[in-house]
Amino acid sequence: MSLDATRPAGRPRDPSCDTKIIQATLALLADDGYDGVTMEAVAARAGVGKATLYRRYAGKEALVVDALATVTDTVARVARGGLRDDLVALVASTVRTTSSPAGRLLPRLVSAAVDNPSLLERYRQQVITPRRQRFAEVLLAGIRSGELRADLDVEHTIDLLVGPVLYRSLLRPEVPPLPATTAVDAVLAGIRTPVRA
Amino acid sequence: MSLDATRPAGRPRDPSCDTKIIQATLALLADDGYDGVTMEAVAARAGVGKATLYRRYAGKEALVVDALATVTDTVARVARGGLRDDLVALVASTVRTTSSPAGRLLPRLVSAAVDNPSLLERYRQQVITPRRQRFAEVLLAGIRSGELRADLDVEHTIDLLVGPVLYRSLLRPEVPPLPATTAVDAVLAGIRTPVRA
DNA sequence: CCGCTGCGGAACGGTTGCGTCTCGCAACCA
DNA sequence: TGGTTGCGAGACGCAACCGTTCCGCAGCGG
Repeated sequence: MSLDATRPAGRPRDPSCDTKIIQATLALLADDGYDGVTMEAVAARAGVGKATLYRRYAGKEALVVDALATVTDTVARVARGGLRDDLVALVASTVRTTSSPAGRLLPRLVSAAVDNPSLLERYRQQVITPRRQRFAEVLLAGIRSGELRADLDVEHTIDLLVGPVLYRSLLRPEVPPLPATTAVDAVLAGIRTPVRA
Repeated sequence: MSLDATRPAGRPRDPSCDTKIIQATLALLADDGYDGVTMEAVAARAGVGKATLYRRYAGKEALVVDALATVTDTVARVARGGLRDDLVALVASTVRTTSSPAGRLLPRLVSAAVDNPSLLERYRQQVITPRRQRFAEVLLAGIRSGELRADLDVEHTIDLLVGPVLYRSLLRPEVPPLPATTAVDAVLAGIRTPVRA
């Protein structure tokens, strides 16, 4: 009879090729940047023929976007140890991510996003947004418990916590990462001399 | 007699070529990134022959480094209006810089710095360090006046003030820049509910 | 005047990446 | 078994860029 709709005729595609291609793409993106992701280099690094690439992707951009969609960032669930401890854990996790494979993509995407916002957008969906969601949960809990100002702007506060860490990672790679406790305590307590000691 | 030591024989170099080359290089770097800076494109954009480029620079890297050395960031001198006002003025100036010609180089340099730290280093000398110096002066004055904690780590605090602003600029270009007053007030006062209202 | 050097323009050979195509073989279905 | 598709490998023509080198002319000193 006719072919199964989900099972076209002929030799099926080798699924291991897909993962090899994706891994090679991400590695090249981290190592050499977006312009370093060439179809030839991807094929060579994946041990795959160029025809196999073009059988799956229309071109470089489609390939990179698809590869980024597979990047996942496993944010260790916070142990609910109190507001400060939770925030320190999240910030420390962010610091750790900067040196992870996913984090090494970040500086490359910062530049690539100027020309092609869809790349950063995809990364945001996969990595940034979930992480910010965790921050938002902790901050909202802090507001509900009364530990944080009721009028706190959560999005701004997340930027205040995460921004300094990533700023150091991207623009001051020569200095050690900002300690998570320093960043959290400064934002919690402020830098002004307390009214009451 | 022999030639003047400062005046070699032959037709002198046209100084206007130097500026045209530098401007074309910076424009290409901002528009197309480091890989977009090709000697052919620079020559075309500057209206100059390639030989003129190679007469002045050994290659692309030397050209870009030299071009970055001419970038200057005119930080408006702070009017000494009190600690908070001074910090707000500096942060606002940083926000403004992100959309200036100098600031548009930043995302490109973030990526280029992974492979070639000397590029970011040069930019740091020209733009980042002078700006941080201004911040340090204001913060130190605040410590001396007693407004800020005596044990404040100035470098960390600068990161706390500048980091969120640049983080937004680089990674969240779709949202408006963080208002300077928000960033400054949060760092000054902290986000925790005040002990005394 | 001559000799030097800078200039724009353009060509050179070599390299690299693109996207397509063609092999010969492998895997799957009927 | 034959038909169909996937596979690695590699060649193709095309284009871009590299760094160098030539040209003919322009400006400057002697």
